[in-house]
Amino acid sequence: MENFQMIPSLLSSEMGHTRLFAHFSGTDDDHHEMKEEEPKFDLHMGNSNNNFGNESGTSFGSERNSKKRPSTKEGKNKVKRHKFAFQTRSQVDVLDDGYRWRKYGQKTVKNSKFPRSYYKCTYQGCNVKKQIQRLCMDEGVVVTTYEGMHTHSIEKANENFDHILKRMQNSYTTAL
DNA sequence: CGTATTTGACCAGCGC
DNA sequence: GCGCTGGTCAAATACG
Repeated sequence: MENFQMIPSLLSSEMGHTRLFAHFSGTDDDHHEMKEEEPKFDLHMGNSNNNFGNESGTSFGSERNSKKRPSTKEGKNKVKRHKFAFQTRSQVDVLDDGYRWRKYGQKTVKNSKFPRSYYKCTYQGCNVKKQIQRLCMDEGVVVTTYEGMHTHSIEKANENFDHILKRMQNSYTTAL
């Protein structure tokens, strides 16, 4: 688990169907370990015209840096990454945000009956990662966690996500 | 045939 | 220090 700290300021950012609930900002030194429960707001406005499935409640979640694997040999730089998580009510696990993702792993997590999937952006030089997991208590909700910023632009724009992504970028820049 | 996914192994961090 | 848990790698496989 990580520490989730939600920033209320983002709670009001809503775009037509999707909403950001909270944004986690963490620094890498991780001093804040206030991890409560993740913001599980569900507001599903029950639309059905989203690109993703049909729902749309999204909530924002966390950000934190993770000390990466020093690899086997160069272990010195603890990369502080920004994580941005949000929950979405959707039937589909992988939301099409306009980027191309390559799945590189899947793990079962202890608290969830559903596995978590790990994706990486396939654009060369772009190390953005994201992980997707479904809430065990509410299998209609998927939690998507983005890590890092894209170094390129979106290939195929997604109306809904474009807004979310912008929000994320703003948070990143303001956080830095 | 090239690229994406699957899946177990591997590794690092943390708690006990 | 050991074992559990989560994150990544990589080989094999699936898919177009």
